[in-house]
Amino acid sequence: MRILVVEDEKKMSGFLKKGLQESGYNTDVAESGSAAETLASENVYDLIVLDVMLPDKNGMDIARQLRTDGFAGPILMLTALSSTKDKVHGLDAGADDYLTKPFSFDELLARVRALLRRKSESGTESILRFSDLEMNLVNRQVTRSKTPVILTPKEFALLEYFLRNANRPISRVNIAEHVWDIHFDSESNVIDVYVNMLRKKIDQPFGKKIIHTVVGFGYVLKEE
Amino acid sequence: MRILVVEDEKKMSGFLKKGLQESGYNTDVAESGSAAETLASENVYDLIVLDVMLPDKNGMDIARQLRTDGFAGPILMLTALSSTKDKVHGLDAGADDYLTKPFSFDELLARVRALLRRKSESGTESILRFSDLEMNLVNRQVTRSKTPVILTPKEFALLEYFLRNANRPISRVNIAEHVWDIHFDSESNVIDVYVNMLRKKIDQPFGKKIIHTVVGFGYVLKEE
DNA sequence: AGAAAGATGAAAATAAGATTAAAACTTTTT
DNA sequence: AAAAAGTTTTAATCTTATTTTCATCTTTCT
Repeated sequence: MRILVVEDEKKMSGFLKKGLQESGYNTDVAESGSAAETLASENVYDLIVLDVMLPDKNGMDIARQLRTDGFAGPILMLTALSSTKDKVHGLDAGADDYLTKPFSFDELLARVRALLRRKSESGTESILRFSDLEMNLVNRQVTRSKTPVILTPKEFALLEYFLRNANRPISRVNIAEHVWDIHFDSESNVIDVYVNMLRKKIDQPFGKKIIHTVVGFGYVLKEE
Repeated sequence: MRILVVEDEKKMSGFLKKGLQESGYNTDVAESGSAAETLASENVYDLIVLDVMLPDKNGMDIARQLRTDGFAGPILMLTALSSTKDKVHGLDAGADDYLTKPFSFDELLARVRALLRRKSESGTESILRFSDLEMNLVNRQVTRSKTPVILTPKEFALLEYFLRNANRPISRVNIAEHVWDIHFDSESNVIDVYVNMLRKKIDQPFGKKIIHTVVGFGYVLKEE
């Protein structure tokens, strides 16, 4: 999952970036409206967090611009005071939700999750499940048949991608793009190495394999 | 049993009044510090629930005033964020226990019961426990396997947050928000430093580690 | 059987966290 | 009001964990 944060205050953007990354979102920051437009044209974002107060343009205009540029995903707007006018205008301009400053990070995360969920309509809440495997996105806990499994950040991100695409074969290129964020041929076998590590942690100790190889293509998460 | 709720926000006071009455407590509401003093001089309350954020006076002063006016019963203070300063000052000012907003009504009720019980039998207090670690919120004493541990206010607040989230990994951003009350990126490693100090005080001397690192995320309080 | 694709183990590179000491604040004491 | 003591924060350095690369072994497919 890739998120663009449009925010000029360094402290705030850094905070959001750090927090969103802790929660497993690949996060970019744009410090101005124009920078946001450039980034959005170069990358595919799943969600945009947009501050209405920006130096060059105002947030409403940016939201509108992003929409006409073809960004169809959810926009979460950060408004300064809880001015109803702002909210209404923001929603008119194409925002999907808004949050009033100051807010707690938990609040923001809840909104982000809700918006992403609404779009994809897939994952329940903050817990992904497959067979006897559970992944709690909020506190990063993973269990297989109730037994906790300790994963590193990359392993976690990879498994999350598997879970979001359960029963659907996923290609190496796809994994490279979504989990590693590399958009070119890398000549590397990191993915294979990581799949191997995941298998050691979530398959081998439990007997039942759920990560299967699709030769010539990639992998699938499925039963048997 | 008669309870006085001192709270200016109508929604909150209404909620508390309704809930406490459902639990069998005769409840009055004062919307300001002065109203509280008047009511307290006219009636005998068994307990006072006091919000620190009030329009006319601050909660600490009211608590002090109530005490000098002769109110000897328990005072349960509601603090906005878990600012340690507030807690300490509140307890100094004569409060018997505090609760951090937002809280669940059950939590409040539990505290109310505990405070009223304590008065009658002078027994139970609010204590957080994990493994052989005990934290007494009221007199701010911490022990590990019966051995007292001296903590500074920040250390105490951090450990309290750990205890309230035992067995659940907590992220750095979460700790920053709930313990330091900072909602922006600080580029600082205070949290790491404090975790280190806590470890030196509550883990190292006792051999058994309970504060564990979750790389790329934060920390967990758990056994092993 | 031979070639291509994938699995595995271990070393090298990099990133994240732990630790220390000193500076900057706060609070308490004189 | 100044000094002292204690607490919190910063910053530099050391340690450990994670990520990536690379060489080798195993499986799959023709």
